Amino acid sequence: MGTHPDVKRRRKKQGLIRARQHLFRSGETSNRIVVVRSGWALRSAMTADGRRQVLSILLPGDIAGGELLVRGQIRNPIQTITPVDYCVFEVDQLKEIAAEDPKLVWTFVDLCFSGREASEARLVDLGRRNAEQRLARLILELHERLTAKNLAEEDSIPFPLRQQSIADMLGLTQVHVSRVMRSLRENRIVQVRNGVLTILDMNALVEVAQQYSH
Amino acid sequence: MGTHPDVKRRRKKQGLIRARQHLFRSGETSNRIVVVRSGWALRSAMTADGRRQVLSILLPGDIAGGELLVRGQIRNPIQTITPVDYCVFEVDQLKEIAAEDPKLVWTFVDLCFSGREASEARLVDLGRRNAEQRLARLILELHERLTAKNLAEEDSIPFPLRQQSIADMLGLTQVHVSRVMRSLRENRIVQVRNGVLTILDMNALVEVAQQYSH
DNA sequence: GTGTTTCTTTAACTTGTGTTATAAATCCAG
DNA sequence: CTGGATTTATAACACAAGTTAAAGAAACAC
Repeated sequence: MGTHPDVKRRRKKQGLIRARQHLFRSGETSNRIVVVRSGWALRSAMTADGRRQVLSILLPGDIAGGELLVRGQIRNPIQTITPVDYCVFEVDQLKEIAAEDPKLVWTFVDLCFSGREASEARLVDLGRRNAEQRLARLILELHERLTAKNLAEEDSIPFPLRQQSIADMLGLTQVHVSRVMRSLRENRIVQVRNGVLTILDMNALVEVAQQYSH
Repeated sequence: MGTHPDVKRRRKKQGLIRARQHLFRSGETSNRIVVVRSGWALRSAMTADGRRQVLSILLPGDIAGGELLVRGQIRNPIQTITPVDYCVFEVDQLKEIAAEDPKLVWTFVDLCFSGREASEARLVDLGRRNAEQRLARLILELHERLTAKNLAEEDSIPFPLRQQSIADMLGLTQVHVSRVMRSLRENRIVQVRNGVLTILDMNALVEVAQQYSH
Protein backbone atom coordinates (compact mmCIF):
# COMPACT_ATOMS: atom_id res chain seq x y z
CA MET A 1 0.00 0.00 0.00
CA GLY A 2 2.75 2.50 0.95
CA THR A 3 2.41 5.55 3.13
CA HIS A 4 0.38 8.40 1.75
CA PRO A 5 2.57 11.40 0.74
CA ASP A 6 0.54 14.00 2.67
CA VAL A 7 0.87 11.90 5.76
CA LYS A 8 4.60 11.68 5.42
CA ARG A 9 4.95 15.42 5.12
CA ARG A 10 3.10 16.00 8.36
CA ARG A 11 4.89 13.41 10.42
CA LYS A 12 5.21 14.95 13.80
CA LYS A 13 7.25 13.07 16.30
CA GLN A 14 8.98 9.84 16.84
CA GLY A 15 10.01 7.86 19.84
CA LEU A 16 11.77 4.85 21.21
CA ILE A 17 10.35 2.59 23.87
CA ARG A 18 11.88 -0.34 25.72
CA ALA A 19 10.76 -3.96 25.65
CA ARG A 20 7.81 -4.92 27.86
CA GLN A 21 6.32 -1.46 27.92
CA HIS A 22 2.80 -0.41 26.99
CA LEU A 23 2.48 1.37 23.68
CA PHE A 24 -1.22 1.81 24.47
CA ARG A 25 -3.20 0.97 27.56
CA SER A 26 -6.75 -0.31 27.55
CA GLY A 27 -9.23 2.54 27.85
CA GLU A 28 -6.65 5.13 26.91
CA THR A 29 -8.07 8.17 25.17
CA SER A 30 -5.24 9.48 23.13
CA ASN A 31 -5.14 11.45 19.94
CA ARG A 32 -1.97 9.99 18.66
CA ILE A 33 -1.62 7.07 16.32
CA VAL A 34 1.64 5.23 16.07
CA VAL A 35 3.44 3.52 13.25
CA VAL A 36 5.99 0.96 14.34
CA ARG A 37 9.33 1.64 12.78
CA SER A 38 11.28 -1.22 14.27
CA GLY A 39 10.62 -3.89 16.85
CA TRP A 40 7.68 -6.11 17.75
CA ALA A 41 4.57 -5.54 19.83
CA LEU A 42 1.47 -7.53 20.76
CA ARG A 43 -2.10 -6.35 20.85
CA SER A 44 -4.19 -8.39 23.24
CA ALA A 45 -7.45 -8.81 25.09
CA MET A 46 -7.93 -9.96 28.67
CA THR A 47 -10.75 -12.11 29.99
CA ALA A 48 -12.49 -11.29 33.26
CA ASP A 49 -10.37 -13.87 35.08
CA GLY A 50 -7.14 -12.44 33.80
CA ARG A 51 -6.21 -14.76 31.00
CA ARG A 52 -4.89 -13.23 27.82
CA GLN A 53 -5.67 -13.63 24.15
CA VAL A 54 -3.22 -12.06 21.75
CA LEU A 55 -5.16 -10.53 18.87
CA SER A 56 -2.34 -9.50 16.59
CA ILE A 57 1.38 -9.11 16.25
CA LEU A 58 2.64 -5.69 15.25
CA LEU A 59 5.75 -5.66 13.08
CA PRO A 60 7.66 -2.76 11.59
CA GLY A 61 5.39 -0.78 9.30
CA ASP A 62 2.23 -1.69 11.17
CA ILE A 63 -0.15 0.83 12.69
CA ALA A 64 -0.99 0.87 16.38
CA GLY A 65 -4.09 2.62 17.68
CA GLY A 66 -5.80 3.02 14.31
CA GLU A 67 -9.16 2.54 16.03
CA LEU A 68 -8.75 6.05 17.45
CA LEU A 69 -9.78 7.30 14.03
CA VAL A 70 -13.30 6.05 14.64
CA ARG A 71 -13.44 5.22 18.34
CA GLY A 72 -13.02 7.39 21.37
CA GLN A 73 -10.65 5.10 23.16
CA ILE A 74 -8.29 2.19 22.90
CA ARG A 75 -9.94 -1.13 23.59
CA ASN A 76 -7.00 -3.51 23.45
CA PRO A 77 -3.68 -2.81 25.09
CA ILE A 78 -0.51 -3.03 23.03
CA GLN A 79 2.75 -4.08 24.65
CA THR A 80 6.20 -4.16 23.17
CA ILE A 81 8.16 -7.39 23.30
CA THR A 82 11.34 -5.83 21.96
CA PRO A 83 12.49 -2.21 21.98
CA VAL A 84 10.26 -0.39 19.52
CA ASP A 85 10.93 2.77 17.71
CA TYR A 86 7.97 4.47 16.16
CA CYS A 87 6.63 7.64 14.71
CA VAL A 88 3.54 9.45 15.87
CA PHE A 89 0.64 10.99 13.95
CA GLU A 90 -2.05 13.19 15.42
CA VAL A 91 -5.55 11.88 14.86
CA ASP A 92 -6.94 15.35 14.24
CA GLN A 93 -4.36 16.08 11.61
CA LEU A 94 -5.00 12.81 9.84
CA LYS A 95 -8.67 13.67 9.76
CA GLU A 96 -7.93 17.09 8.32
CA ILE A 97 -5.78 15.58 5.64
CA ALA A 98 -8.46 13.02 4.93
CA ALA A 99 -11.02 15.77 4.53
CA GLU A 100 -8.85 17.31 1.81
CA ASP A 101 -8.07 14.02 0.15
CA PRO A 102 -10.92 11.49 0.38
CA LYS A 103 -8.75 8.77 -1.15
CA LEU A 104 -6.99 8.51 2.17
CA VAL A 105 -10.16 7.41 3.88
CA TRP A 106 -10.49 4.55 1.44
CA THR A 107 -7.00 3.60 2.49
CA PHE A 108 -8.27 3.35 6.04
CA VAL A 109 -11.15 1.18 4.93
CA ASP A 110 -8.70 -1.01 3.13
CA LEU A 111 -6.36 -1.29 6.11
CA CYS A 112 -9.25 -2.09 8.34
CA PHE A 113 -10.39 -4.89 6.05
CA SER A 114 -6.92 -6.34 5.98
CA GLY A 115 -6.89 -6.41 9.76
CA ARG A 116 -10.23 -8.08 9.80
CA GLU A 117 -9.14 -10.70 7.29
CA ALA A 118 -6.14 -11.45 9.43
CA SER A 119 -8.18 -11.92 12.56
CA GLU A 120 -10.64 -14.11 10.70
CA ALA A 121 -7.79 -16.24 9.44
CA ARG A 122 -6.73 -16.72 13.05
CA LEU A 123 -10.35 -17.53 13.92
CA VAL A 124 -10.30 -20.40 11.46
CA ASP A 125 -7.06 -21.60 13.03
CA LEU A 126 -8.47 -21.61 16.55
CA GLY A 127 -11.79 -23.06 15.53
CA ARG A 128 -10.70 -25.75 13.17
CA ARG A 129 -7.02 -26.62 13.41
CA ASN A 130 -4.92 -28.47 15.94
CA ALA A 131 -1.94 -27.14 17.84
CA GLU A 132 0.70 -28.32 15.38
CA GLN A 133 -1.05 -26.71 12.44
CA ARG A 134 -1.60 -23.49 14.31
CA LEU A 135 2.04 -23.14 15.20
CA ALA A 136 3.22 -24.09 11.73
CA ARG A 137 0.87 -21.55 10.20
CA LEU A 138 1.97 -18.84 12.62
CA ILE A 139 5.59 -19.40 11.66
CA LEU A 140 4.74 -19.32 7.97
CA GLU A 141 2.73 -16.14 8.43
CA LEU A 142 5.58 -14.42 10.21
CA HIS A 143 8.02 -15.60 7.61
CA GLU A 144 5.84 -14.15 4.87
CA ARG A 145 5.24 -10.85 6.57
CA LEU A 146 8.88 -10.37 7.48
CA THR A 147 10.05 -11.37 4.04
CA ALA A 148 7.70 -8.81 2.52
CA LYS A 149 9.29 -6.19 4.76
CA ASN A 150 12.78 -7.36 3.95
CA LEU A 151 13.38 -8.39 7.53
CA ALA A 152 14.06 -12.06 6.85
CA GLU A 153 17.28 -13.57 5.65
CA GLU A 154 16.73 -16.63 3.57
CA ASP A 155 14.63 -18.83 5.80
CA SER A 156 15.68 -17.21 9.05
CA ILE A 157 13.60 -14.65 10.86
CA PRO A 158 14.02 -12.75 14.12
CA PHE A 159 11.93 -14.49 16.73
CA PRO A 160 11.51 -12.61 20.01
CA LEU A 161 8.30 -14.42 20.98
CA ARG A 162 8.19 -16.20 24.36
CA GLN A 163 6.33 -19.51 24.38
CA GLN A 164 3.76 -17.98 26.70
CA SER A 165 2.96 -15.31 24.10
CA ILE A 166 2.64 -17.92 21.39
CA ALA A 167 0.29 -19.84 23.66
CA ASP A 168 -1.80 -16.73 24.29
CA MET A 169 -1.96 -16.18 20.57
CA LEU A 170 -2.89 -19.71 19.55
CA GLY A 171 -5.25 -20.56 22.39
CA LEU A 172 -2.87 -23.09 23.95
CA THR A 173 -0.76 -23.40 27.09
CA GLN A 174 2.93 -22.71 27.30
CA VAL A 175 3.56 -26.35 28.12
CA HIS A 176 1.83 -27.51 24.98
CA VAL A 177 3.62 -24.96 22.83
CA SER A 178 6.83 -26.40 24.20
CA ARG A 179 5.70 -29.89 23.19
CA VAL A 180 4.83 -28.84 19.67
CA MET A 181 8.07 -26.89 19.29
CA ARG A 182 9.92 -29.99 20.33
CA SER A 183 8.18 -32.01 17.68
CA LEU A 184 9.09 -29.46 14.99
CA ARG A 185 12.64 -29.39 16.30
CA GLU A 186 13.05 -33.17 16.45
CA ASN A 187 11.70 -33.52 12.94
CA ARG A 188 14.31 -31.01 11.80
CA ILE A 189 11.63 -28.67 10.49
CA VAL A 190 12.52 -25.54 12.43
CA GLN A 191 15.27 -24.42 14.78
CA VAL A 192 15.35 -21.54 17.24
CA ARG A 193 18.64 -20.11 18.41
CA ASN A 194 19.55 -16.76 19.91
CA GLY A 195 16.22 -15.26 19.09
CA VAL A 196 16.41 -16.36 15.47
CA LEU A 197 14.09 -18.95 14.00
CA THR A 198 15.29 -20.89 11.00
CA ILE A 199 13.03 -22.93 8.79
CA LEU A 200 15.11 -25.99 8.02
CA ASP A 201 12.55 -27.78 5.89
CA MET A 202 10.02 -25.49 4.29
CA ASN A 203 8.17 -28.27 2.49
CA ALA A 204 7.68 -30.21 5.67
CA LEU A 205 6.50 -27.07 7.46
CA VAL A 206 3.94 -26.35 4.77
CA GLU A 207 2.92 -29.98 4.97
CA VAL A 208 2.31 -29.72 8.71
CA ALA A 209 0.39 -26.50 8.22
CA GLN A 210 -1.95 -28.10 5.72
CA GLN A 211 -2.27 -31.64 7.03
CA TYR A 212 -5.81 -32.85 7.39
CA SER A 213 -6.65 -33.03 10.99
CA HIS A 214 -8.46 -33.19 14.27
CA MET B 1 -25.69 4.36 12.92
CA GLY B 2 -28.74 4.21 10.62
CA THR B 3 -28.77 4.06 6.85
CA HIS B 4 -27.42 7.12 5.09
CA PRO B 5 -30.17 9.18 3.43
CA ASP B 6 -28.49 9.37 0.02
CA VAL B 7 -28.15 5.64 0.05
CA LYS B 8 -31.80 5.15 0.79
CA ARG B 9 -32.81 7.36 -2.10
CA ARG B 10 -30.79 5.35 -4.56
CA ARG B 11 -31.88 1.95 -3.39
CA LYS B 12 -32.11 -0.08 -6.53
CA LYS B 13 -33.60 -3.46 -6.19
CA GLN B 14 -34.72 -5.93 -3.68
CA GLY B 15 -35.08 -9.65 -3.63
CA LEU B 16 -36.19 -12.71 -1.76
CA ILE B 17 -34.17 -15.87 -1.50
CA ARG B 18 -35.01 -19.24 0.04
CA ALA B 19 -33.28 -20.94 2.95
CA ARG B 20 -30.04 -22.77 2.22
CA GLN B 21 -29.15 -20.70 -0.79
CA HIS B 22 -25.96 -18.78 -1.47
CA LEU B 23 -26.25 -15.05 -1.11
CA PHE B 24 -22.63 -14.84 -2.26
CA ARG B 25 -20.26 -17.51 -3.44
CA SER B 26 -16.56 -17.61 -2.73
CA GLY B 27 -14.59 -15.89 -5.48
CA GLU B 28 -17.65 -14.18 -6.84
CA THR B 29 -16.93 -10.85 -8.53
CA SER B 30 -20.13 -8.96 -8.20
CA ASN B 31 -20.83 -5.27 -8.08
CA ARG B 32 -23.82 -5.53 -5.84
CA ILE B 33 -23.87 -5.24 -2.09
CA VAL B 34 -26.78 -6.56 -0.14
CA VAL B 35 -28.49 -5.45 3.04
CA VAL B 36 -30.45 -8.17 4.76
CA ARG B 37 -34.01 -7.05 5.38
CA SER B 38 -35.31 -10.15 7.08
CA GLY B 39 -33.97 -13.63 7.80
CA TRP B 40 -30.63 -15.05 8.86
CA ALA B 41 -27.47 -15.93 6.94
CA LEU B 42 -24.01 -17.26 7.77
CA ARG B 43 -20.68 -16.10 6.40
CA SER B 44 -18.08 -18.82 6.58
CA ALA B 45 -14.64 -20.02 5.61
CA MET B 46 -13.65 -23.53 4.52
CA THR B 47 -10.40 -25.30 5.33
CA ALA B 48 -8.54 -27.26 2.67
CA ASP B 49 -10.02 -30.49 3.97
CA GLY B 50 -13.55 -29.23 3.78
CA ARG B 51 -14.33 -28.32 7.36
CA ARG B 52 -16.17 -25.09 7.97
CA GLN B 53 -15.67 -22.14 10.27
CA VAL B 54 -18.54 -19.73 10.53
CA LEU B 55 -17.16 -16.19 10.70
CA SER B 56 -20.32 -14.23 11.38
CA ILE B 57 -24.07 -14.38 11.58
CA LEU B 58 -25.97 -11.91 9.44
CA LEU B 59 -29.22 -10.64 10.91
CA PRO B 60 -31.72 -8.16 9.53
CA GLY B 61 -30.03 -4.82 8.96
CA ASP B 62 -26.60 -6.34 8.38
CA ILE B 63 -24.56 -5.83 5.24
CA ALA B 64 -23.43 -8.71 3.06
CA GLY B 65 -20.59 -8.34 0.61
CA GLY B 66 -19.25 -5.06 1.99
CA GLU B 67 -15.74 -6.17 1.11
CA LEU B 68 -16.60 -5.52 -2.53
CA LEU B 69 -16.10 -1.84 -1.77
CA VAL B 70 -12.39 -2.43 -1.40
CA ARG B 71 -11.78 -5.89 -2.80
CA GLY B 72 -12.25 -7.32 -6.23
CA GLN B 73 -14.05 -10.40 -5.10
CA ILE B 74 -15.90 -12.16 -2.34
CA ARG B 75 -13.66 -14.25 -0.13
CA ASN B 76 -16.14 -15.89 2.18
CA PRO B 77 -19.37 -17.44 0.99
CA ILE B 78 -22.64 -16.37 2.60
CA GLN B 79 -25.49 -18.83 2.86
CA THR B 80 -29.00 -18.23 4.08
CA ILE B 81 -30.37 -20.41 6.86
CA THR B 82 -33.89 -19.01 6.60
CA PRO B 83 -35.60 -17.28 3.71
CA VAL B 84 -33.95 -13.88 3.38
CA ASP B 85 -35.31 -10.78 1.83
CA TYR B 86 -32.85 -8.10 1.03
CA CYS B 87 -32.21 -4.97 -0.90
CA VAL B 88 -29.38 -4.45 -3.34
CA PHE B 89 -26.98 -1.54 -3.80
CA GLU B 90 -24.59 -1.13 -6.67
CA VAL B 91 -20.96 -0.77 -5.61
CA ASP B 92 -20.26 1.84 -8.26
CA GLN B 93 -23.15 3.96 -7.14
CA LEU B 94 -22.12 3.76 -3.52
CA LYS B 95 -18.68 4.93 -4.52
CA GLU B 96 -20.13 7.84 -6.46
CA ILE B 97 -22.23 8.86 -3.51
CA ALA B 98 -19.23 8.51 -1.25
CA ALA B 99 -17.23 10.78 -3.53
CA GLU B 100 -19.86 13.47 -3.09
CA ASP B 101 -20.23 12.92 0.62
CA PRO B 102 -16.99 11.83 2.31
CA LYS B 103 -18.76 11.25 5.61
CA LEU B 104 -20.13 8.08 4.14
CA VAL B 105 -16.66 6.62 3.76
CA TRP B 106 -16.07 7.14 7.46
CA THR B 107 -19.23 5.17 8.00
CA PHE B 108 -17.62 2.33 6.10
CA VAL B 109 -14.52 2.56 8.25
CA ASP B 110 -16.72 2.45 11.29
CA LEU B 111 -18.70 -0.55 10.08
CA CYS B 112 -15.53 -2.34 9.22
CA PHE B 113 -14.13 -1.76 12.70
CA SER B 114 -17.30 -3.06 14.25
CA GLY B 115 -16.99 -6.23 12.23
CA ARG B 116 -13.42 -6.60 13.28
CA GLU B 117 -14.27 -6.11 16.93
CA ALA B 118 -16.91 -8.78 16.65
CA SER B 119 -14.54 -11.29 15.12
CA GLU B 120 -11.93 -10.50 17.74
CA ALA B 121 -14.47 -11.10 20.46
CA ARG B 122 -15.09 -14.51 18.94
CA LEU B 123 -11.34 -15.06 18.79
CA VAL B 124 -11.13 -14.58 22.55
CA ASP B 125 -13.96 -17.06 22.96
CA LEU B 126 -12.27 -19.73 20.86
CA GLY B 127 -8.85 -19.13 22.33
CA ARG B 128 -9.70 -18.81 25.97
CA ARG B 129 -13.15 -20.10 26.87
CA ASN B 130 -14.68 -23.54 27.18
CA ALA B 131 -17.66 -24.89 25.29
CA GLU B 132 -20.28 -23.93 27.86
CA GLN B 133 -19.09 -20.34 28.03
CA ARG B 134 -18.91 -20.05 24.27
CA LEU B 135 -22.46 -21.19 23.81
CA ALA B 136 -23.78 -19.03 26.63
CA ARG B 137 -22.03 -16.02 25.18
CA LEU B 138 -23.34 -16.73 21.69
CA ILE B 139 -26.89 -16.85 23.02
CA LEU B 140 -26.39 -13.62 24.93
CA GLU B 141 -24.91 -11.95 21.87
CA LEU B 142 -27.84 -12.97 19.71
CA HIS B 143 -30.27 -11.86 22.36
CA GLU B 144 -28.61 -8.46 22.50
CA ARG B 145 -28.42 -7.97 18.78
CA LEU B 146 -31.99 -9.07 18.20
CA THR B 147 -33.29 -6.96 21.05
CA ALA B 148 -31.54 -3.93 19.58
CA LYS B 149 -33.34 -4.63 16.30
CA ASN B 150 -36.65 -5.18 18.03
CA LEU B 151 -36.76 -8.78 16.94
CA ALA B 152 -36.88 -10.33 20.40
CA GLU B 153 -39.89 -10.67 22.63
CA GLU B 154 -38.98 -10.51 26.25
CA ASP B 155 -36.37 -13.20 26.61
CA SER B 156 -37.39 -15.18 23.57
CA ILE B 157 -35.61 -14.95 20.26
CA PRO B 158 -36.05 -16.70 16.92
CA PHE B 159 -33.47 -19.44 16.71
CA PRO B 160 -33.09 -21.07 13.31
CA LEU B 161 -29.54 -22.32 13.94
CA ARG B 162 -28.83 -26.03 13.51
CA GLN B 163 -26.44 -27.54 16.04
CA GLN B 164 -23.97 -28.19 13.26
CA SER B 165 -23.86 -24.48 12.45
CA ILE B 166 -23.35 -23.60 16.09
CA ALA B 167 -20.53 -26.11 16.20
CA ASP B 168 -18.95 -24.59 13.10
CA MET B 169 -19.21 -21.20 14.70
CA LEU B 170 -17.80 -22.11 18.11
CA GLY B 171 -15.09 -24.51 17.02
CA LEU B 172 -16.86 -27.56 18.42
CA THR B 173 -18.56 -30.70 17.11
CA GLN B 174 -22.29 -31.07 16.73
CA VAL B 175 -22.28 -33.83 19.33
CA HIS B 176 -20.66 -31.62 21.89
CA VAL B 177 -23.02 -28.74 21.15
CA SER B 178 -25.84 -31.17 21.86
CA ARG B 179 -24.27 -32.05 25.19
CA VAL B 180 -23.86 -28.43 26.24
CA MET B 181 -27.39 -27.59 25.12
CA ARG B 182 -28.63 -30.44 27.25
CA SER B 183 -26.81 -29.06 30.25
CA LEU B 184 -28.36 -25.61 29.74
CA ARG B 185 -31.73 -27.24 29.28
CA GLU B 186 -31.51 -29.49 32.34
CA ASN B 187 -30.45 -26.56 34.49
CA ARG B 188 -33.52 -24.68 33.27
CA ILE B 189 -31.38 -21.90 31.84
CA VAL B 190 -32.60 -21.96 28.26
CA GLN B 191 -35.28 -23.75 26.27
CA VAL B 192 -35.62 -24.24 22.53
CA ARG B 193 -39.00 -24.99 21.00
CA ASN B 194 -40.31 -24.55 17.49
CA GLY B 195 -37.36 -22.51 16.40
CA VAL B 196 -37.68 -20.15 19.34
CA LEU B 197 -35.12 -19.95 22.08
CA THR B 198 -36.22 -18.71 25.48
CA ILE B 199 -33.86 -17.62 28.19
CA LEU B 200 -35.47 -18.99 31.34
CA ASP B 201 -32.84 -17.77 33.77
CA MET B 202 -30.89 -14.79 32.55
CA ASN B 203 -28.77 -14.50 35.68
CA ALA B 204 -27.68 -18.09 35.46
CA LEU B 205 -26.89 -17.68 31.77
CA VAL B 206 -24.72 -14.64 32.44
CA GLU B 207 -23.10 -16.59 35.25
CA VAL B 208 -22.23 -19.44 32.88
CA ALA B 209 -20.91 -16.97 30.33
CA GLN B 210 -18.56 -15.38 32.83
CA GLN B 211 -17.55 -18.29 35.02
CA TYR B 212 -13.84 -18.62 35.55
CA SER B 213 -12.63 -21.58 33.64
CA HIS B 214 -10.39 -24.05 31.91
C1' DG C 1 -50.88 -40.45 5.75
C1' DT C 2 -46.38 -42.66 4.37
C1' DG C 3 -41.88 -42.79 3.41
C1' DT C 4 -37.49 -40.18 3.31
C1' DT C 5 -34.34 -37.14 4.78
C1' DT C 6 -32.39 -34.21 8.02
C1' DC C 7 -31.61 -33.15 12.83
C1' DT C 8 -30.92 -34.33 17.63
C1' DT C 9 -29.89 -37.30 21.48
C1' DT C 10 -27.28 -40.58 23.88
C1' DA C 11 -23.72 -43.88 24.94
C1' DA C 12 -19.05 -45.83 24.95
C1' DC C 13 -14.69 -45.04 24.00
C1' DT C 14 -10.46 -42.22 22.46
C1' DT C 15 -7.43 -38.39 22.32
C1' DG C 16 -5.45 -33.81 22.27
C1' DT C 17 -4.52 -30.56 25.29
C1' DG C 18 -4.66 -28.80 30.10
C1' DT C 19 -2.63 -29.15 34.91
C1' DT C 20 0.79 -29.42 38.22
C1' DA C 21 5.30 -29.92 39.58
C1' DT C 22 10.15 -29.90 39.17
C1' DA C 23 14.43 -29.59 36.97
C1' DA C 24 17.33 -27.58 33.53
C1' DA C 25 18.59 -23.66 30.66
C1' DT C 26 19.06 -19.05 29.84
C1' DC C 27 19.21 -14.32 30.77
C1' DC C 28 20.68 -10.32 33.43
C1' DA C 29 22.00 -7.09 37.22
C1' DG C 30 25.54 -5.84 40.03
C1' DC D 1 31.63 -14.19 37.91
C1' DT D 2 27.75 -14.90 40.85
C1' DG D 3 23.02 -15.15 42.38
C1' DG D 4 18.37 -14.42 41.23
C1' DA D 5 14.81 -14.19 37.97
C1' DT D 6 12.78 -15.75 33.69
C1' DT D 7 12.01 -19.03 30.41
C1' DT D 8 11.98 -23.70 28.63
C1' DA D 9 11.79 -28.75 29.03
C1' DT D 10 9.80 -32.95 30.76
C1' DA D 11 6.99 -36.13 33.13
C1' DA D 12 2.79 -37.98 35.15
C1' DC D 13 -1.76 -37.47 35.39
C1' DA D 14 -6.60 -35.40 34.45
C1' DC D 15 -10.31 -34.02 31.73
C1' DA D 16 -12.82 -31.47 28.03
C1' DA D 17 -13.97 -32.35 23.75
C1' DG D 18 -13.60 -35.47 19.64
C1' DT D 19 -15.16 -39.92 17.34
C1' DT D 20 -18.20 -43.37 16.06
C1' DA D 21 -22.43 -45.48 16.02
C1' DA D 22 -27.15 -46.08 16.47
C1' DA D 23 -31.74 -44.85 17.81
C1' DG D 24 -35.29 -41.20 18.18
C1' DA D 25 -37.55 -36.97 16.63
C1' DA D 26 -38.69 -33.66 13.57
C1' DA D 27 -39.21 -31.81 9.11
C1' DC D 28 -40.45 -32.47 4.37
C1' DA D 29 -42.04 -34.43 -0.14
C1' DC D 30 -45.58 -36.73 -2.42
